Amino acid sequence: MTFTLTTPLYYVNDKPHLGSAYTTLACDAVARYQRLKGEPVIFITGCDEHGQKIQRTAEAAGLSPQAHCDAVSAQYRDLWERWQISNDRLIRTTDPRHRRIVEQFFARVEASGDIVEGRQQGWYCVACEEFKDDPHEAQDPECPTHRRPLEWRDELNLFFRLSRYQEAIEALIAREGFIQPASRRREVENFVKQGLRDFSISRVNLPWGIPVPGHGGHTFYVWFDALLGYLTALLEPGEEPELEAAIARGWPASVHVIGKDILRFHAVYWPAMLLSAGLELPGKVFGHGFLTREGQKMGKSLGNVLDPAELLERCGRDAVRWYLLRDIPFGDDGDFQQQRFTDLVNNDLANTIGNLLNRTSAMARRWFEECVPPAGGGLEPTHPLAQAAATARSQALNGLEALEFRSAAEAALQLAIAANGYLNEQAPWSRMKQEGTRDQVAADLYAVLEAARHVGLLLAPLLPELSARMLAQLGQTPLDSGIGTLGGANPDGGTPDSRAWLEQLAWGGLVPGATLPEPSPVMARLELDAPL
RNA sequence: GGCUCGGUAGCUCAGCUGGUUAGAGCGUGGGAUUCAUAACCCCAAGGUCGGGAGUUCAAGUCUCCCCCGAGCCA
Repeated sequence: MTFTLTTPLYYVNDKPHLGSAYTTLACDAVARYQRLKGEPVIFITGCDEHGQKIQRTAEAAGLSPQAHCDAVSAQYRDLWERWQISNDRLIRTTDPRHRRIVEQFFARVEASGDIVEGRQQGWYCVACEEFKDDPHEAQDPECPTHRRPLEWRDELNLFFRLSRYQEAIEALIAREGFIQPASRRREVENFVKQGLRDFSISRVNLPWGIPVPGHGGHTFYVWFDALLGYLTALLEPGEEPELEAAIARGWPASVHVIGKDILRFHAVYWPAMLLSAGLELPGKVFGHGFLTREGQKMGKSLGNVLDPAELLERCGRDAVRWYLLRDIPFGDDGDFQQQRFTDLVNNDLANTIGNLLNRTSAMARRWFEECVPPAGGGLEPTHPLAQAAATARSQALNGLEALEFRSAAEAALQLAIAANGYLNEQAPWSRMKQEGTRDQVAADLYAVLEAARHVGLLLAPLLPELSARMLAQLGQTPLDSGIGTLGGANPDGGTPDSRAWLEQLAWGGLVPGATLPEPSPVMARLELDAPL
């Protein structure tokens, strides 16, 4: 079965921020992991491009909404390319095909009797694009989050009859593992327990949106538009926009990865909509935490926004991926600290992992004719490093399976630490000064090189580039965890290389006598001359 | 106002159903070493486990109250 995973469709009101990059990065690691396992993957990301806020932003900039969306979504596309994100799709809700899918989906929901007209009046925040039901502020109320004046609205809208799905949703969120991390489940449970209320799915007088068929003057409101992008995205490029066809490509999604702020919409509203349309439900919804910076919320007013493009430019992909995936428990809030960032990257990647490979390769080349030394006892499955590698493998796989990147990263790192420790214990450089120790030295170096190979393999989903450099340095063929062809899916999933990943994670894969390329540091230390 | 999740060494965090001297990494200090990217390896210092009360033979771990932070719903 196809492993479909999604990032949210990012709202193109403004240029991409670090939070979006964080989500996308995490999904990228999952997608690569699944491909390496040999699963067919559809990794979906995209842009949500409708709504009043976008219309107004565009107007303020003197652009047409479409021109504005084109410009901002191009920034997203560009950013993901530069981060080497392996997304198979980048769906835009302004894609003409999306409109057709929305119409078909809506027809199904309407046929289920789940669309009703209702009147909605109250104070409305354009920035939130939401009604604020705050009764005790009658005079010139402000939006509490945006501190902007609210507008009085009194409209006839279409509503989705969410209330009919009370029991189904209760059953769904009670399902073990549907909402992750589990710590956020209670919040949703309480929300549902209060009784689900119908929610409005359309707006009037909002030209920048998809018109609701048969209801002149109405356009779809965000959730009945953006969420459906996950379905549209399943279509092959150029394929006719038929809902059935899209579904057949890879629905249901295995996991929606989102920020914790939109958990409710993905865990409650979206499943109910799917049920109404007669579609299957996603396997899980993972709401990750937010990033702060040096203990403070990132925001324009504080002027402390970390631009993902600049971060990448100055620090490189491996460094940023490592820090975000290795140090921040996925699901919890995290704090970006520059000192810690450079400390971790330099310690873990340059000193521990990079230097391990460098020192070992140098010794092997010097004393064994630039080749992988004869394995001898280094091949034994009981070898301490063979056992450490087996432990690391299972911890890394478990971690990746559960989206616990921290644990997966830690596993690889621990193996490198074990290998460094082993080298120091055995001290082959001392042995080489004695007689009759050559076989022992060969076996020790073989085992350490083999451990380094495992580190490289385990790092493949997390740090594809460092992984490739490590494997190349060991004379191995690098893995391909990315997409086969740009924008297109592999008909049968993984590549020949990737199919072998799990098999390669067996002790003894390194061939004695194979030539070792001249070593050069696989990971440079990060020296930031100025604050980020 | 109701609810959820946190508050454990300078920093980031582990501590499962309560049970020996509360752990890891980073940072700091010291030692050892020279194969290596001044890297690696070893050792040490440092914590009244947010505060208070209670349950218990025994609480970081359970109960109640309070304080602080993040968030959800009103």
